Amino acid sequence: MSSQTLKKAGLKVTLPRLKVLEVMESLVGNHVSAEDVYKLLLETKTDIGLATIYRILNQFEEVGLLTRHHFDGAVARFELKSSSHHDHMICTDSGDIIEFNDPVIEARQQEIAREKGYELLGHSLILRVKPTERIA
Amino acid sequence: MSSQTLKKAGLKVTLPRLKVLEVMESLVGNHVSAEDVYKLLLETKTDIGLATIYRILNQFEEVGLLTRHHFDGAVARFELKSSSHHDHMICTDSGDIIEFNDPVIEARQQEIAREKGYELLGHSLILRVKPTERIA
DNA sequence: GTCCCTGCAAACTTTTTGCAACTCA
DNA sequence: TGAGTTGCAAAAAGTTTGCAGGGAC
Repeated sequence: MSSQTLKKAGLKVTLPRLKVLEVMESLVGNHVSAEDVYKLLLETKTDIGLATIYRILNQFEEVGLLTRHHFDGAVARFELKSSSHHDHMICTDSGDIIEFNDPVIEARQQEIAREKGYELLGHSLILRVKPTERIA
Repeated sequence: MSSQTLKKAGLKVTLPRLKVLEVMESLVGNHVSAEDVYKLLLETKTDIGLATIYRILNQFEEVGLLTRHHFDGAVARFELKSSSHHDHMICTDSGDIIEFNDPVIEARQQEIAREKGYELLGHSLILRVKPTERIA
């Protein structure tokens, strides 16, 4: 039940928050913008103000329910925080986003930070790719 | 001479472009926003419109003269493209940006893309770090 | 009943664009 | 001269905020 998730996160259970959480749960593996969430909810005849969606997404991020990405730089995209960490690969042809996780890279990042006298708090890794040419 | 750089890049040599290029050259290793460039030029009594700076920075990026970064997601920051590729580490305490290059990570990225059937076009890697606690 | 939440509209920030005037080659 | 460039102001795009009314507990 989504309302349990909200309570555990210390957020009052309200209809808008429940609806936004439901949409995000139904989109695991996707990366949506505030506008996307707004439109998806409208399709369900749930008219929640865009400003409210922004507020809710920010709150969800604050309590660690979801992750914010800046794949391009313009719009922010959100994704429900899953148990397993991963990075992203974006296909410049199709716009597809492929998730991956590489222990070697994760380990090196820790070492690099340590070598420079820092502690690693987090990171953002995005690969821009295109499908391999399959000879004509 | 900066005008040679512009000509080689196929850009007409104009005063605004020369001035922007000079500022960027004097800031190698820094990462500045369009607004930063605008203000730096004003300090030199060179009043170039902010819109023009945006246009020039975009053109410079198109011809490969500089790289655009989205460290936070809000403002875009630019850096003259140096001969050596590197990634960035941002200190959340001081805002300092440390550059680094790691062959192991670079190699793994290539492999990951290949494994998934893609060709690596580019990447963006940003580590968020804080200084290691030195016991009180 | 109280405090937090939501909706709306307006404000804000960063970046782009239309158009007339200007400049480089 | 004439195509490309600049400046200004207005427009876009994405996000935040103030405030009055509404909802959760």
